[in-house]
Amino acid sequence: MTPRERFLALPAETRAQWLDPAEAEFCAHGYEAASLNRILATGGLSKGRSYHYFADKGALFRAVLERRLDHMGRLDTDKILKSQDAALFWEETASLCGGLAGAFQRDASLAVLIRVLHRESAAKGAFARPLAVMRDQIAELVTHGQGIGAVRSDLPASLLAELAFDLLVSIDRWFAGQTEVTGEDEAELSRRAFGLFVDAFVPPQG
Amino acid sequence: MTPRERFLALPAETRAQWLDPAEAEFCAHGYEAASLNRILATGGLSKGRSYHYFADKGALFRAVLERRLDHMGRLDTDKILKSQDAALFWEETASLCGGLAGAFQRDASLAVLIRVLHRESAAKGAFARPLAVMRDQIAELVTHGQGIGAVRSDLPASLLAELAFDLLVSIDRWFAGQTEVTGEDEAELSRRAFGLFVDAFVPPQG
DNA sequence: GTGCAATTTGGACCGCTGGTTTATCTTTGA
DNA sequence: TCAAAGATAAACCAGCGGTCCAAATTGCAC
Repeated sequence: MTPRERFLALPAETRAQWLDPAEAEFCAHGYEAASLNRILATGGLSKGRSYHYFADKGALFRAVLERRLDHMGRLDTDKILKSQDAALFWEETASLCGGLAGAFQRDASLAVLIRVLHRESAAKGAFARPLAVMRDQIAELVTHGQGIGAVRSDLPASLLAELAFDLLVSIDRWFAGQTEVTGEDEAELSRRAFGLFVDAFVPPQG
Repeated sequence: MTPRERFLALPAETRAQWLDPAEAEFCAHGYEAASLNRILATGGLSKGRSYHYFADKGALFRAVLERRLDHMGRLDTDKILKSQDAALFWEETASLCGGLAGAFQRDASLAVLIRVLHRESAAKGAFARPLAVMRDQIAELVTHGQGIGAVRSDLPASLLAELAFDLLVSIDRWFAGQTEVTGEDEAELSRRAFGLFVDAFVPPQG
């Protein structure tokens, strides 16, 4: 039995004894600056038990993130991949982005953890595989968009995918950093920000 | 005499005894993962001397970065700020970006250090003031661009400045990660990538 | 040249980190 | 009943950035 399996076999309540203080610590300090010893002290847990359940700090971070992601539904890229014209493609893309933004607003901890994940390369290492999957998904969307003329084809899909992801993260980060935006303003602003996003990726001069 | 002044008073040759191994370490491992002890061991330097010249690890990183930046000429934003029509604005902006790209190609260590700086939040902390200055400069450029109609005005300048910076960094990172681009291809690709950058920031539907 | 004062230097030391190991306690099953 | 297996607690490790102080060196007044 691997440490991971041992942990997943525990009742949810017991798992929460680990994940709750860990999540609080990771949200408060990020990944690197989070102290494993502090998590253990907070939760009244011992180090031996910790390494019985988690191979290392990264495994604990992964467990925290996975619990949050389970709350969020899977990303539904099917509709986008089935779209056959540019208008529909961007409409469905807007819908997906809106869904993501909604999930972030509903679950502040998830948003913080995702931002930690994007900011810290060490955290990325701990979550490398799921991130690679998402990267591939985005590249798939971009390639499909290029195929139906919704996305510019003068640049390689890998570059566009990278830029799309980073641009969305940047937009998210800016909104997260704004303290005094009212609800209406924010909705209108994010609509326009998505417009900028689209402008960057539609075929030029069209 | 502050530690920093003491260090700057040293002959350049002596300073290099500190900055060379430090730069090698920071380039190889980034900021956080760089080991001060390893730098000292490599350079045959003592810890007491180190804290005599540098208040902390961040000060050493700053010194390394500043030496590199001195090799690079100051960013010349004047021409952009003097431009009075959109075409000239973007022409001058392209020229400035091209100059930056050239500096990065000429000085690989500078490029790596700048990427470390952007990637690691702790490194940003060590270089907070110069970064804030640059942020302000970009915001100034964006605001001027909005004033002459070269940049979209449907989004706040602070958001546009943030996005512009992150987008340029993303583009740089993608090119840095490509191993097998030939010279011509790269020039053409980066020209088109700058086109994407422009498309995102020019006024929409124009 | 001499002796004192100030600066410079080396390295032992500190609290802390994530991670390992070991020895004890608990449970289980024949 | 008793041994094998599993779970737990805590001592321990090397390395980290950073502090401190005593010794060595330097510079300067006489």
